[in-house]
Amino acid sequence: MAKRIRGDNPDRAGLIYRALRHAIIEQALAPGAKLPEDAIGERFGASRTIVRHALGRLSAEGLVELRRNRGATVATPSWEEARDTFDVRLGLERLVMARLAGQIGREQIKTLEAHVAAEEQARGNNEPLSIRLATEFHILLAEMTGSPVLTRYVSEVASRCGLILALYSRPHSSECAVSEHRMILAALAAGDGAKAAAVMEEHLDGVANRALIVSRPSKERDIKDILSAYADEIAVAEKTPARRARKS
Amino acid sequence: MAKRIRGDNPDRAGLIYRALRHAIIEQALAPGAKLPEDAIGERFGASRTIVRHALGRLSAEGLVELRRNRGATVATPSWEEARDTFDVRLGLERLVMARLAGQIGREQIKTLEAHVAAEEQARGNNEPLSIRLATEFHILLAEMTGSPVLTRYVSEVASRCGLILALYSRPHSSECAVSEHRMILAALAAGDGAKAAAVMEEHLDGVANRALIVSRPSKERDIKDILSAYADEIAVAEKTPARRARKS
DNA sequence: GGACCGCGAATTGCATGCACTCTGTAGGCA
DNA sequence: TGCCTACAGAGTGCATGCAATTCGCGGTCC
Repeated sequence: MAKRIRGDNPDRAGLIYRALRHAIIEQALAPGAKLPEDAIGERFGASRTIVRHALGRLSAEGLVELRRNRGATVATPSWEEARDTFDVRLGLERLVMARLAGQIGREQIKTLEAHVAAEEQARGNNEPLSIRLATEFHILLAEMTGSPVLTRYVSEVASRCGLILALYSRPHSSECAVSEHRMILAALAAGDGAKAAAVMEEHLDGVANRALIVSRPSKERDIKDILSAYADEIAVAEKTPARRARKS
Repeated sequence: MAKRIRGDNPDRAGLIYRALRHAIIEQALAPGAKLPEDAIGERFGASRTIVRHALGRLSAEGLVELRRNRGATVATPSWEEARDTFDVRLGLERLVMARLAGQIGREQIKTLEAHVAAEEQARGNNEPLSIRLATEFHILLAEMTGSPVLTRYVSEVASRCGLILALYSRPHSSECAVSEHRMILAALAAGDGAKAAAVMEEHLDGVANRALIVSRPSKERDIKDILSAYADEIAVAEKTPARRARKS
């Protein structure tokens, strides 16, 4: 490993946390991907202790699943969880808009405009970056409310939504996001809080619908549903693991 | 230590986490109290590793402050943070009310009534329990939305509010909370979502005001403000630690 | 020929030890 | 006498080793 004297780098756990987080949001790590402590630790020159800490934080935010003795994987939210996340997100972002309504400053508008410009530029060129910037636009808005709590929550649900899009939406579905971001920004700059909120609502609804409604009956859920319909015909070994179903 | 064979207890970290959490909410651990890994680990028969994990989770939720090489203490939110927390809480609980409005069931109403009865009974007799139950009433409401995300967030801000009350309010200020809980419950049972939301708003505003407005200019903040007014008279050693101010 | 069982590799769960940082205190120097 | 420094105690930061669990795989029994 990188042989650094103790205390060289003051927060490696946070570093790894951020790295994994970005990788997940940018969909470089697909939902369901395994995250072995050893491998990650080796890659970042840290011991498992520290990696475990980072994974713990990610798990608390719902970005990774942490099953006992089975290791960590990138989370694969169920359809209900996905719906729920989008729903809460809508509520939170409404709060953001309400707070920002009258009191957003010139400087802040400029920062946001610069961000949207960056989004525009990344679109098409750099798909992963584009996805991350779209997420970060919302986080930036939350930060401007000056509320750390709100910022944290928006940041969490927005990240989770990135994950969900990777699972349930087809690629390139974030195409029109930039223009919607522009509209929100315009409404805010004009001081029209109500309109900003309305546009935001439409924006999030749009993203959610494009993602969720399209491909609801897919993969795992289908299997489970189908099987549950046959459950009473089988009516055996309800809770035992499959491989030992008939044991003893 | 309790000499249990490895793997006996499947989640001691979570256990310690809950224990500390309850202790903080019930104000058995006052804001600012030190939380040494050694002592806690010894008390629960676990090693520092596991205690550290629990403290990490608490820190992520804002119940504990974790300063590098200086150990963990029960958080002491600033006045601004307190205000912010209450503000976000109001927004979140409005979401809860909106969701619960039309679709709360008989069974759920009964559960809530039982809870309020327990609150009533604890009032006066068992102050710490009473405080915790009041917090848990709100968490229970959030759970009934069926949204894990919303539940988690409400649970966090509500806990933090418990902490804040310990810091900024005078004792016994939660006296009328029970009756307000009853009113919310009545409105919900009647299916009147709008009224429930209004009562909830009043309730939270009431709690916040009783706590925050009373003792705004107190203790630490005052000291800082006063000193900052004298800062330019001193105008020396701005950023260096005091004890080495004149070194080398 | 097919299903069950037990073994081993891989991987996590946790305790412990050593290194490092911080703080309080006593001693030395001007 | 007053200030700085050096030291020591306490307590955290992290790596590592060992125990435990899980899962895949080949052998064995029916």
